[in-house]
Amino acid sequence: MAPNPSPIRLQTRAVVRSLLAQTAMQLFAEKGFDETTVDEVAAAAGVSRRTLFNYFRTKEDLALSGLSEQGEVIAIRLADRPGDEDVWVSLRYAFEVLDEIEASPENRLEIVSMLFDNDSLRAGHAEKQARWTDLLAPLIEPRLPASESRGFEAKAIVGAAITCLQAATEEWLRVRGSTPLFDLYDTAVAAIQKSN
Amino acid sequence: MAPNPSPIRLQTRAVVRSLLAQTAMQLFAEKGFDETTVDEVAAAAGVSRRTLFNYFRTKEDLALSGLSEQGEVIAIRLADRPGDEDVWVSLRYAFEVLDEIEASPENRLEIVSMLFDNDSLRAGHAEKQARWTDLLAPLIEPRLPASESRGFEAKAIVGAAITCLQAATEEWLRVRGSTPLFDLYDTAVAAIQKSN
DNA sequence: GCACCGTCATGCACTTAGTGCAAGATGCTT
DNA sequence: AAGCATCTTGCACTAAGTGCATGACGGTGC
Repeated sequence: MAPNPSPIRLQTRAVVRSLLAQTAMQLFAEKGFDETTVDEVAAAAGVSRRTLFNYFRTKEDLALSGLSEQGEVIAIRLADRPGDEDVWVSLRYAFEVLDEIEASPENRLEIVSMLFDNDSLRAGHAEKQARWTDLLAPLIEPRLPASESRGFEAKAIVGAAITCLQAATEEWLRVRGSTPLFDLYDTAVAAIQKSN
Repeated sequence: MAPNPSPIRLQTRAVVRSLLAQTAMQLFAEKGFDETTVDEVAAAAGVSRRTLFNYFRTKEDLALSGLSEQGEVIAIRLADRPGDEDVWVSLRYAFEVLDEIEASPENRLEIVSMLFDNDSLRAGHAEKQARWTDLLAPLIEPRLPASESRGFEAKAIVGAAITCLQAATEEWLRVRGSTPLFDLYDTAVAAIQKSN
């Protein structure tokens, strides 16, 4: 099949992919996701429609590909945390990389708005973030006390943390960014851990 | 617009809708979601394709409409719980209605499998369940200690509980139902609340 | 019975997302 | 220069979803 996809090929491919996604996001931000056709994106990027689908499986992917990469960056950060640190603390530090990655603060609100405006986009967004679980859970599993269900518990914890991040993002959007995202995140985490 | 959608009209409409969804699920279970076209569903149900889209916005909705209803049932159950009960306990009881609602145990595995097989279906499933938050959070909000962010905290808690349910479902699917769903749910909730 | 009314079902034409295929361009390797 | 794999593109096709206009159905008032 692909024993040697060649080192340089992969790199150019990644660059092109990134450029295409950028062009797409530009248009999506200008006209909205639903109002922008794939043909328009292809034209704006100067490639054929067919080629575009060679780089992205779906139109949705054009808007959400960044999330997968973010997941990988978070995983790298998480792996750097000391092994004896509380997992919730580690996760919070790892997530905070989002504050550094994401585009300028003004654009951020705009982008998040777009992601929440469209049904399937919002669903895809949630799904992609949920898939971060698969990347992060293996990293915190070894930190949990031994148990037959440790792997599953790790997934639950990571899933809950991501949910807090999502809830925080939703609230952050609601208040139009007037409260820092990670303040909201902390509130959410505190709420679910309160023994009540 | 619709000052009087008429009482009887709404009821027949709901019945037809339910019948259509049933027919669709039948086919989806037989041939798989992707391999079944909307035209086939329409034909099997004895209506035109156009009519089908009159009852369901998308093909996805045909498979996921049940989830919205489940959310409403859960909300009703939750409203019945005593007001001074621990919110996590209340939520668990409310969720347990799923064990009563859902189809025969054999079919359940099959249906859940189908929902997790397809990307957009899995995403839609997660989204619909996440929307349960909007129904359930207002019910538990008054039980939380007063605070400016109580509404948001309620959403975080409900969101986390739903995430535990989703994680449990995923694990339940992985082990092919060999462990009861709510045993897994309890493990997940315990994991995220452990102070570590 | 008959004309009037809103609602619903349907057919038709159309746009858009996404796929399979085959031909041609590109660029590296020997 | 020839050979090779990969990338791009056009073309034809399937399927989801929408807008519109027409006609069927069912009840109301006369």
